[in-house]
Amino acid sequence: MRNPLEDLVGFHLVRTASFGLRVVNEAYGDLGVRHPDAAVMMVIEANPGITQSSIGRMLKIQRSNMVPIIGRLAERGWIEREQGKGKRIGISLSPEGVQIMGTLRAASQAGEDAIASRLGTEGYSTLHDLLRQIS
Amino acid sequence: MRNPLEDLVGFHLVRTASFGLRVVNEAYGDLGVRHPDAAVMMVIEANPGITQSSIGRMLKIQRSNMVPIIGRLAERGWIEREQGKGKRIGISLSPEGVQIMGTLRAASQAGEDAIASRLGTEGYSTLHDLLRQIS
DNA sequence: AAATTATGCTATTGACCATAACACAGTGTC
DNA sequence: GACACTGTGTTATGGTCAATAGCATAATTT
Repeated sequence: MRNPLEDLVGFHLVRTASFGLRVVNEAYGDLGVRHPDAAVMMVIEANPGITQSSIGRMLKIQRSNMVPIIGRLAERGWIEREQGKGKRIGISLSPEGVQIMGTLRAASQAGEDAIASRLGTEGYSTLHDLLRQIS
Repeated sequence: MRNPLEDLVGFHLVRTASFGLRVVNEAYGDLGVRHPDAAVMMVIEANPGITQSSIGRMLKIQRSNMVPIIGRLAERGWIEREQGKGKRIGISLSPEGVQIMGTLRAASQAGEDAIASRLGTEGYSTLHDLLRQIS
């Protein structure tokens, strides 16, 4: 029973990625958040007043795919939208949004820890460097 | 415009994974193959007579999700199914299947090369080691 | 003024993953 | 032999996410 894909970096790449995502998504518990939502929240937190399209560019999410994400976040009352010039709508965290960031950050940290615990601090850091070179 | 996810290994992980997949899927050209199909083909090649469930276990694909994959491959005439004991069905490559493996391997190699070219031989190899430690 | 670009949005499609349930065959164990 | 248990193939269904095409509007550039 040989697995010929063991030799391929690409194989392990999707494997580890989905492993990390599973850990993160589980860490959200019954909050009903998915990882794209959390990523968007983090970007908004770091760039208050950012526009929906800019978030998409940063995260490589299509404009059209941003719509339901932002819609969900607004529905939950985690973000606030303020009309800017023209069609621009500046997005920021609402007070509830600020509050939820603790949970979100903890979840993403759980994913990081799951990886780091299997690699050690040094391995984790080299992995980070290598992956950054690719993306 | 700061991207707070730059610091997260998990972020780069899904990024690089989807980058690699894109390269691979493009390399299939108009063959109409998807990467799970190619992965299944490689496993069958390395383990003739293997069962559909075993492939799923090896690749972490649910039994139920194996059905359409195997169905597609059979429809293309790339695999052959031979009735075994009970409900067991042994799967092997057909002559056409053997022939197509060249293209499939080339595609997966293209993905590997895309990564390796950004990392160098040494970086590629350390990345391989690190990822194997996780999965 | 006209063309171009940016933004937000709708709608649709397709890939992939996940769960539940069913039917059937074998392998035990009592 | 009757029984539970496990493995296999299958159907059905829903959810998440990515990708494409197209539309309307507004700002910017020429």
